Amino acid sequence: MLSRQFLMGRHREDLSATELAALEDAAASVTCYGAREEMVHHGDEVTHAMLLVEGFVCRYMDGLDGDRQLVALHVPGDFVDLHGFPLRKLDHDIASLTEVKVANYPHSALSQLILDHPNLGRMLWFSTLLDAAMHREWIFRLGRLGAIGRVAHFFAEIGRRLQMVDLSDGCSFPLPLHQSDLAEACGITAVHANRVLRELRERKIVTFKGGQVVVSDILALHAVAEFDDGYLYPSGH
Amino acid sequence: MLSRQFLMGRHREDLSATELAALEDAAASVTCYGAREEMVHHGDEVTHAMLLVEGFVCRYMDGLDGDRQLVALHVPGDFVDLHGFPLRKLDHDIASLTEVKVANYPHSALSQLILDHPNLGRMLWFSTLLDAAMHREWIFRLGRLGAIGRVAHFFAEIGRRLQMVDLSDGCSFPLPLHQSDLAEACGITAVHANRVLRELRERKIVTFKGGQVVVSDILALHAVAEFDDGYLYPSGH
DNA sequence: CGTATGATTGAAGGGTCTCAAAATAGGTGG
DNA sequence: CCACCTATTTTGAGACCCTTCAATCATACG
Repeated sequence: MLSRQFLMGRHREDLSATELAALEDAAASVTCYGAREEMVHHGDEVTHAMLLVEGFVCRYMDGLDGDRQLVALHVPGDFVDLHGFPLRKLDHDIASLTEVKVANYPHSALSQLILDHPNLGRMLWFSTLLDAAMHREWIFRLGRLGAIGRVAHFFAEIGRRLQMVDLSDGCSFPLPLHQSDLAEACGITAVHANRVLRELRERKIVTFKGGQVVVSDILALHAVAEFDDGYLYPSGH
Repeated sequence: MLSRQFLMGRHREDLSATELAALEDAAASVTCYGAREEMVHHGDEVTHAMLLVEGFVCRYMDGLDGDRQLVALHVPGDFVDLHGFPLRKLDHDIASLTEVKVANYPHSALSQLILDHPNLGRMLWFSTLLDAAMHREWIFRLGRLGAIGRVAHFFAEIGRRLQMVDLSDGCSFPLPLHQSDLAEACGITAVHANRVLRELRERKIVTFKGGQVVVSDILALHAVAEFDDGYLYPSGH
């Protein structure tokens, strides 16, 4: 059941048993990557979509002086490059953060899937727009929040998303990033990320150590982050 | 020919005459809005998609203390809320900047359109992912660039997009924004936006006055902005 | 046990914000 | 056409947040 977690975050209830089976059948193979491996380079022609089954993956863009900006972080259950199906080429790079297992859905199989099950097609479209909604929230995070708010918001989002696929109990979850990765996601320097983490720790809101996030005061976290999970379209629409 | 400009930026060559006609027929009506009117409120159920025919529209999110962050700016030829078709509800607000004319595509008509013309469905999907690609570039802009780079990048993007729909000759184009709007798009204060504009003017790169942008040195503009138009997927893929 | 990598801390500088005021532009009524 | 009013742009000064550069500390690994 490769698509189990994918469906958990995406209104499984709207699909029929036939559609579920068809989606499952469309996966052609499973591939594994090591940690910190480039999986797709920008400009490459994409021929299949990867559903993340295990591990963490990020998408990023490079600046002129070699600085990176993360534009997305993917958790199990996410399609990592489904947008490459209509787009054909990607405008950014994709890399693994940890060891990773992905299920491959050839674009040809997706085309057929959508022809046979328009409802599924709409759901895949929905899935890519969920990514876009997160993009918008990241824009808000970078544009309106200070460093503390940005880090808090990042933690809040990932925590909530992991909770939707049963990888977080709401107060503690894995997040296999270095402080420098966190910095690249939040548009700050690694040094400052460290100081922000100290403050969040001292204010007894959240700790981040050894790739593990422990939230001690989720209300304070959400307040600092101005976080509301509506944009993740949790079940119940 | 309501969808003329829409098609200019989106690989019209991939569509047949039948498909073009079907798209044109799906528009049920045309609506006009005044300047600075809220068009969609976040959380509202969306029942039709609006194709922008004339004028400028922005999408934005509100922070706690009443500060706004623009997450998208739309020019003629853009679908403003096509993502509302799969999403059903929006996570953000939409407002007009100028007087605006939009063509309405009921979601029911779009559903039928996609069933009858899968190719068109793919193209509409593509269109929403183009917005997502712009979102990513905005994330990069806010995360990696300083104030000058952000403003320059914003000008560069809008200029290029207007050029794709014949509303810019490459060096001069309309941009009916206040400096405070520009600030809200770039994640800076209006005061600082003003200082940035002065510097861009003094460095003889670009001027912005009375809702009109005049680019005097496009190479310098693109250099300051670290701008590359690849993410807009200009024709030729 | 030595080495590499990531985390942590300090000090100084710069970019952006805030608050406040002045100048300019645009629109309206006399 | 001028006078007035409002909205927007422009400028200044000081404070604050974050960056930069550098050094130290901790940790994992061969």
